[in-house]
Amino acid sequence: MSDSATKTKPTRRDLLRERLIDAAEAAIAARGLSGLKAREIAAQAGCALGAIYTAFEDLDELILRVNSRTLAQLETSLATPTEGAKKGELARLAFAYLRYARENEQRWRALFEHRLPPEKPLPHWYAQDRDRLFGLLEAPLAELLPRQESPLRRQRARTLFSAVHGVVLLGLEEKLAPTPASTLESQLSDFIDIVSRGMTRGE
Amino acid sequence: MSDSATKTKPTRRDLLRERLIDAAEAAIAARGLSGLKAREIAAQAGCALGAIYTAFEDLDELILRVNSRTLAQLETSLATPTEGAKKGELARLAFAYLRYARENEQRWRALFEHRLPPEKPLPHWYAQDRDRLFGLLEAPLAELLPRQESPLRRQRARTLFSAVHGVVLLGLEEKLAPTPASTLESQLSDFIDIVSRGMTRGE
DNA sequence: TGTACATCAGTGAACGCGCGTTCACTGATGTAC
DNA sequence: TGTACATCAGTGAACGCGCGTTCACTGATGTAC
Repeated sequence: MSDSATKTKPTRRDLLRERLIDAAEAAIAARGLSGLKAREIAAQAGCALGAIYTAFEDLDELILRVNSRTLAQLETSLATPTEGAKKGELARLAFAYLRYARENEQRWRALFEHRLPPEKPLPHWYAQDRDRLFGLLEAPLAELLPRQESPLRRQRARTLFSAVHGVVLLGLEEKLAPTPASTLESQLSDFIDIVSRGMTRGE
Repeated sequence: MSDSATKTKPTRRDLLRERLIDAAEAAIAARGLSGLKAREIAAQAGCALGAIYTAFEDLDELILRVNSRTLAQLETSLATPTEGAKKGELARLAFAYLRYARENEQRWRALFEHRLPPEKPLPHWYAQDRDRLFGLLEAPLAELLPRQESPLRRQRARTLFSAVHGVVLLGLEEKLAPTPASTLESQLSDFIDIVSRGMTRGE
């Protein structure tokens, strides 16, 4: 009865769910999305295998819960101003993204690797988390694309995110060529310069 | 004894290999990389399950053979001039890439989804195929970055490819938001405009 | 051209493992009196 | 406060399936004479 008033009391069930998400998060961080195993999660969370299915629909839901946390973490990382403010806001965001991806590679990968079976729709709560993150990315475009062009601004935020994501993804994966850390940074820097010039120069 | 002289005669083994690659290619195109099954390939190629392992080291090698073909196909698609020459060479390449990805989605995905176990090195012949493709992409940057800056040109070619890849990837996947075909095209077009402006405007 | 034998490509049943999900059951929690 | 009972969260053995790879064998091919 200590904390019954303000915060809604966490159910036994809620606690189990949390332990399971913690366990799944740790497993993904350690061994990647494909290293996630129901038995291991249960063991780590200190419950029976079947308990997973009393707390979640299936593993997909559990993964989405982990990914939701990752989105929140990423959001925080992107929102936190960096000490060495180099160039513009765009550069800051791009490098913060690279940094997050590097330091949380498996968790970050899981965000993109996980795919729901086509018949299952993406839950609303997850779509909301995702969209909230992108709201944040639109801000730096505001002065270039005034309020009236809001839909274009949203679209361009996604475009630029995708482009930066591509550079980071293929750079870390070394799918195109061996890419040392410094090369990737210079690629990203070069890229941001080009894009910044291209955007400030009027249509 | 009809074609013994000029072309090196295709061995029984070579024919088996070809049939297996054909079968694997068809399976990937139809059901994606994760839909590739040894038994299905053997059945389709009209041989026993074990025959796969007389022709290839393992499935990974077979997949790389398919991916090698895909790279060659992609190279052809990118090298072929488009009828409606809209803007610059960069735009042409980007849209050709989008087109290839759309029309051969599973094959194209396999190129990036497949990962070798970390202890196995990427075969040289595959790295060569890959690098040959990128040689092609450097050409349009030649006038902007003269011969002396060749290493920077190579790096920038990879950067721009990665960026375009990101836009296409997340656009087709609809990972960020529902993205109708026309939106993706306008994103790509917008992006190419920005980058073109940013690159022609001097350092 | 015909026969005997060696080689080896190709066979496919069996191995070995992994793994998500279910369901009949149990034991802890909470309610009623 | 104490007892009897109902509920249901949590259990874990078992199910059901999938699948890459191996290996003892076989039958076709080619060679020698």
